[in-house]
Amino acid sequence: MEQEQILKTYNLTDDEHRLSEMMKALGHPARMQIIRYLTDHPQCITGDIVDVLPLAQATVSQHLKVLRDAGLICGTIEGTATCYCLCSESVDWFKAQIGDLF
Amino acid sequence: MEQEQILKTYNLTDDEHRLSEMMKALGHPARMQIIRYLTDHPQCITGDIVDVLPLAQATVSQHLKVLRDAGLICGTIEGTATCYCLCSESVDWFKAQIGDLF
DNA sequence: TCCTTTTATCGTAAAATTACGATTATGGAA
DNA sequence: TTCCATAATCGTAATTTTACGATAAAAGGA
Repeated sequence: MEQEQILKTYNLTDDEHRLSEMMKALGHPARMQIIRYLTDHPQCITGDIVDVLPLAQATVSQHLKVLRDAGLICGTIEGTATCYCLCSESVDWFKAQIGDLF
Repeated sequence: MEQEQILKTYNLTDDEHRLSEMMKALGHPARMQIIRYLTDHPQCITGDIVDVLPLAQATVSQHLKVLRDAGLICGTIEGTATCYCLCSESVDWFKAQIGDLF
Protein backbone atom coordinates (compact mmCIF):
# COMPACT_ATOMS: atom_id res chain seq x y z
CA MET A 1 0.00 0.00 0.00
CA GLU A 2 1.32 3.42 -0.97
CA GLN A 3 2.24 5.82 1.81
CA GLU A 4 -0.06 8.53 0.44
CA GLN A 5 -2.90 6.02 0.34
CA ILE A 6 -2.23 4.99 3.93
CA LEU A 7 -2.28 8.58 5.15
CA LYS A 8 -5.58 9.18 3.38
CA THR A 9 -7.20 5.90 4.35
CA TYR A 10 -6.17 5.88 7.98
CA ASN A 11 -6.21 9.63 8.56
CA LEU A 12 -2.73 9.80 10.04
CA THR A 13 -0.30 12.70 10.10
CA ASP A 14 3.07 12.30 8.39
CA ASP A 15 4.71 11.98 11.79
CA GLU A 16 2.30 9.32 12.98
CA HIS A 17 2.87 7.36 9.82
CA ARG A 18 6.63 7.59 10.08
CA LEU A 19 6.44 6.54 13.71
CA SER A 20 4.28 3.57 12.78
CA GLU A 21 6.82 2.53 10.14
CA MET A 22 9.61 2.64 12.73
CA MET A 23 7.52 0.57 15.13
CA LYS A 24 6.88 -1.96 12.42
CA ALA A 25 10.59 -2.17 11.69
CA LEU A 26 11.34 -2.79 15.36
CA GLY A 27 8.49 -5.28 15.64
CA HIS A 28 10.46 -8.29 14.50
CA PRO A 29 12.78 -10.24 16.78
CA ALA A 30 15.62 -10.38 14.26
CA ARG A 31 15.55 -6.63 13.75
CA MET A 32 15.29 -6.03 17.48
CA GLN A 33 18.40 -8.14 17.89
CA ILE A 34 20.19 -6.13 15.20
CA ILE A 35 19.35 -2.88 16.99
CA ARG A 36 20.57 -4.26 20.31
CA TYR A 37 23.77 -5.46 18.66
CA LEU A 38 24.36 -2.04 17.13
CA THR A 39 23.89 -0.30 20.47
CA ASP A 40 26.45 -2.67 21.98
CA HIS A 41 28.81 -2.48 18.97
CA PRO A 42 28.56 1.06 17.59
CA GLN A 43 30.58 0.31 14.46
CA CYS A 44 30.30 -2.99 12.69
CA ILE A 45 29.92 -4.47 9.24
CA THR A 46 27.18 -6.62 7.76
CA GLY A 47 29.22 -9.78 8.26
CA ASP A 48 29.41 -9.22 12.01
CA ILE A 49 25.64 -9.06 12.19
CA VAL A 50 25.23 -12.11 9.96
CA ASP A 51 27.53 -14.04 12.31
CA VAL A 52 25.36 -13.17 15.31
CA LEU A 53 21.95 -13.87 13.83
CA PRO A 54 20.65 -17.39 13.15
CA LEU A 55 19.66 -16.41 9.62
CA ALA A 56 21.09 -16.59 6.12
CA GLN A 57 23.05 -13.66 4.72
CA ALA A 58 20.31 -12.77 2.28
CA THR A 59 17.72 -12.64 5.04
CA VAL A 60 19.86 -10.45 7.27
CA SER A 61 20.50 -8.12 4.36
CA GLN A 62 16.75 -7.89 3.84
CA HIS A 63 16.20 -7.00 7.51
CA LEU A 64 18.94 -4.37 7.31
CA LYS A 65 17.12 -2.82 4.39
CA VAL A 66 13.91 -2.58 6.42
CA LEU A 67 15.79 -0.80 9.20
CA ARG A 68 17.50 1.47 6.66
CA ASP A 69 14.19 2.34 4.99
CA ALA A 70 12.74 3.17 8.40
CA GLY A 71 15.69 5.50 8.91
CA LEU A 72 16.79 3.78 12.11
CA ILE A 73 20.24 2.79 10.87
CA CYS A 74 22.57 3.95 8.17
CA GLY A 75 25.22 2.04 6.29
CA THR A 76 28.30 3.53 4.72
CA ILE A 77 30.25 1.59 2.14
CA GLU A 78 33.87 1.07 3.16
CA GLY A 79 35.76 -0.71 0.49
CA THR A 80 34.08 -4.02 -0.03
CA ALA A 81 32.21 -3.94 3.26
CA THR A 82 29.32 -1.86 4.60
CA CYS A 83 29.64 -0.27 8.01
CA TYR A 84 26.38 0.09 9.91
CA CYS A 85 25.44 2.27 12.84
CA LEU A 86 22.33 3.57 14.56
CA CYS A 87 21.03 6.84 13.22
CA SER A 88 21.04 8.86 16.44
CA GLU A 89 19.01 11.65 14.89
CA SER A 90 16.16 9.27 14.06
CA VAL A 91 16.43 7.54 17.40
CA ASP A 92 16.05 10.89 19.18
CA TRP A 93 13.07 11.77 17.00
CA PHE A 94 11.57 8.37 17.74
CA LYS A 95 11.91 8.80 21.48
CA ALA A 96 10.40 12.26 21.33
CA GLN A 97 7.43 10.97 19.36
CA ILE A 98 6.80 8.21 21.87
CA GLY A 99 6.68 10.85 24.56
CA ASP A 100 4.14 12.82 22.53
CA LEU A 101 1.99 9.84 21.63
CA PHE A 102 1.27 8.67 25.17
CA MET B 1 6.01 -19.19 15.76
CA GLU B 2 5.88 -19.97 19.46
CA GLN B 3 7.23 -17.38 21.87
CA GLU B 4 9.62 -19.88 23.44
CA GLN B 5 10.92 -20.76 19.99
CA ILE B 6 11.42 -17.08 19.14
CA LEU B 7 13.40 -16.47 22.33
CA LYS B 8 15.62 -19.45 21.59
CA THR B 9 16.04 -18.79 17.88
CA TYR B 10 16.68 -15.09 18.11
CA ASN B 11 18.43 -15.07 21.47
CA LEU B 12 16.26 -12.35 22.99
CA THR B 13 15.43 -11.70 26.63
CA ASP B 14 11.81 -11.87 27.74
CA ASP B 15 11.72 -8.09 27.97
CA GLU B 16 13.14 -7.62 24.49
CA HIS B 17 10.57 -10.03 23.11
CA ARG B 18 7.70 -8.34 24.88
CA LEU B 19 8.93 -4.97 23.65
CA SER B 20 9.13 -6.29 20.11
CA GLU B 21 5.55 -7.56 20.38
CA MET B 22 4.37 -4.12 21.48
CA MET B 23 6.26 -2.50 18.61
CA LYS B 24 4.64 -4.89 16.20
CA ALA B 25 1.22 -4.05 17.59
CA LEU B 26 1.88 -0.33 17.14
CA GLY B 27 3.36 -0.91 13.69
CA HIS B 28 0.09 -0.76 11.81
CA PRO B 29 -1.63 2.50 10.87
CA ALA B 30 -5.06 1.36 12.05
CA ARG B 31 -3.74 0.41 15.46
CA MET B 32 -1.72 3.60 15.70
CA GLN B 33 -4.94 5.50 15.04
CA ILE B 34 -6.73 3.52 17.75
CA ILE B 35 -4.02 4.38 20.26
CA ARG B 36 -4.16 8.04 19.34
CA TYR B 37 -7.94 8.00 19.65
CA LEU B 38 -7.72 6.41 23.08
CA THR B 39 -5.25 9.02 24.29
CA ASP B 40 -7.65 11.74 23.10
CA HIS B 41 -10.76 9.94 24.40
CA PRO B 42 -9.75 8.13 27.59
CA GLN B 43 -13.02 6.22 27.93
CA CYS B 44 -14.83 4.90 24.90
CA ILE B 45 -16.55 1.81 23.60
CA THR B 46 -15.76 -0.34 20.60
CA GLY B 47 -18.47 1.32 18.53
CA ASP B 48 -16.82 4.74 18.91
CA ILE B 49 -13.60 3.37 17.50
CA VAL B 50 -15.40 1.57 14.68
CA ASP B 51 -17.05 4.87 13.73
CA VAL B 52 -13.70 6.60 13.47
CA LEU B 53 -11.78 3.97 11.50
CA PRO B 54 -12.40 3.29 7.81
CA LEU B 55 -12.67 -0.43 8.46
CA ALA B 56 -15.38 -3.01 9.08
CA GLN B 57 -16.41 -3.83 12.63
CA ALA B 58 -14.87 -7.28 12.46
CA THR B 59 -11.54 -5.84 11.37
CA VAL B 60 -11.49 -3.24 14.12
CA SER B 61 -12.30 -5.92 16.67
CA GLN B 62 -9.38 -7.93 15.36
CA HIS B 63 -7.03 -4.95 15.73
CA LEU B 64 -8.30 -4.35 19.26
CA LYS B 65 -7.43 -7.94 20.08
CA VAL B 66 -3.87 -7.42 18.87
CA LEU B 67 -3.54 -4.38 21.11
CA ARG B 68 -5.10 -6.28 24.02
CA ASP B 69 -2.76 -9.25 23.53
CA ALA B 70 0.18 -6.85 23.50
CA GLY B 71 -1.08 -5.50 26.81
CA LEU B 72 -1.33 -1.94 25.53
CA ILE B 73 -5.06 -1.55 26.11
CA CYS B 74 -7.64 -3.20 28.26
CA GLY B 75 -11.34 -3.59 27.72
CA THR B 76 -13.94 -3.96 30.43
CA ILE B 77 -17.38 -5.27 29.61
CA GLU B 78 -20.11 -2.83 30.57
CA GLY B 79 -23.50 -4.28 29.87
CA THR B 80 -23.61 -5.02 26.19
CA ALA B 81 -20.68 -2.79 25.32
CA THR B 82 -16.95 -2.96 25.97
CA CYS B 83 -15.16 0.05 27.36
CA TYR B 84 -11.55 0.41 26.25
CA CYS B 85 -8.70 2.41 27.67
CA LEU B 86 -4.91 2.56 27.49
CA CYS B 87 -3.10 0.38 29.99
CA SER B 88 -0.98 3.05 31.67
CA GLU B 89 1.14 0.45 33.44
CA SER B 90 2.19 -1.13 30.14
CA VAL B 91 2.68 2.24 28.51
CA ASP B 92 5.04 3.27 31.30
CA TRP B 93 6.93 -0.02 30.98
CA PHE B 94 7.12 0.48 27.23
CA LYS B 95 8.56 3.97 27.56
CA ALA B 96 11.12 2.80 30.09
CA GLN B 97 12.21 -0.02 27.79
CA ILE B 98 12.67 2.37 24.88
CA GLY B 99 14.93 4.43 27.08
CA ASP B 100 16.96 1.34 27.93
CA LEU B 101 17.16 0.05 24.37
CA PHE B 102 18.78 3.09 22.81
C1' DT C 1 -40.38 -14.45 25.54
C1' DC C 2 -38.66 -12.11 21.47
C1' DC C 3 -36.23 -8.44 19.44
C1' DT C 4 -32.46 -5.17 19.34
C1' DT C 5 -27.87 -3.62 20.36
C1' DT C 6 -23.15 -4.47 20.87
C1' DT C 7 -19.05 -6.92 20.16
C1' DA C 8 -16.28 -11.06 19.59
C1' DT C 9 -15.19 -14.93 16.79
C1' DC C 10 -15.25 -17.95 12.57
C1' DG C 11 -14.08 -18.92 7.85
C1' DT C 12 -11.68 -17.38 4.09
C1' DA C 13 -9.62 -14.69 0.17
C1' DA C 14 -6.07 -11.44 -0.86
C1' DA C 15 -1.96 -9.20 0.26
C1' DA C 16 2.34 -8.76 2.71
C1' DT C 17 6.23 -10.67 5.13
C1' DT C 18 9.85 -13.86 5.92
C1' DA C 19 13.41 -16.93 4.67
C1' DC C 20 16.56 -19.04 1.55
C1' DG C 21 19.56 -20.27 -2.52
C1' DA C 22 21.31 -18.28 -6.53
C1' DT C 23 22.98 -14.46 -8.78
C1' DT C 24 24.98 -9.93 -9.37
C1' DA C 25 27.98 -6.08 -8.38
C1' DT C 26 31.94 -3.91 -6.42
C1' DG C 27 36.48 -3.37 -4.44
C1' DG C 28 40.86 -5.15 -3.31
C1' DA C 29 44.67 -8.69 -3.52
C1' DA C 30 47.61 -11.76 -6.06
C1' DT D 1 43.58 -9.51 -15.45
C1' DT D 2 41.84 -13.05 -12.53
C1' DC D 3 40.33 -14.46 -8.16
C1' DC D 4 38.38 -13.72 -3.64
C1' DA D 5 35.65 -11.35 -0.19
C1' DT D 6 31.65 -8.76 0.94
C1' DA D 7 27.06 -7.56 0.56
C1' DA D 8 22.93 -6.33 -2.11
C1' DT D 9 19.31 -7.99 -5.00
C1' DC D 10 16.43 -11.47 -7.54
C1' DG D 11 13.12 -15.19 -7.69
C1' DT D 12 10.23 -17.86 -5.07
C1' DA D 13 8.01 -20.94 -1.53
C1' DA D 14 5.93 -20.86 2.94
C1' DT D 15 3.90 -18.43 6.43
C1' DT D 16 1.51 -14.58 8.47
C1' DT D 17 -1.35 -10.63 8.37
C1' DT D 18 -5.22 -8.08 6.95
C1' DA D 19 -9.89 -7.38 5.75
C1' DC D 20 -14.58 -8.70 5.27
C1' DG D 21 -19.20 -11.02 5.58
C1' DA D 22 -21.51 -14.19 8.33
C1' DT D 23 -22.36 -16.02 12.63
C1' DA D 24 -22.48 -16.40 17.65
C1' DA D 25 -22.93 -14.73 22.30
C1' DA D 26 -24.59 -11.86 25.84
C1' DA D 27 -27.12 -8.11 27.93
C1' DG D 28 -31.13 -5.22 28.07
C1' DG D 29 -35.70 -3.49 26.60
C1' DA D 30 -40.49 -4.18 24.88
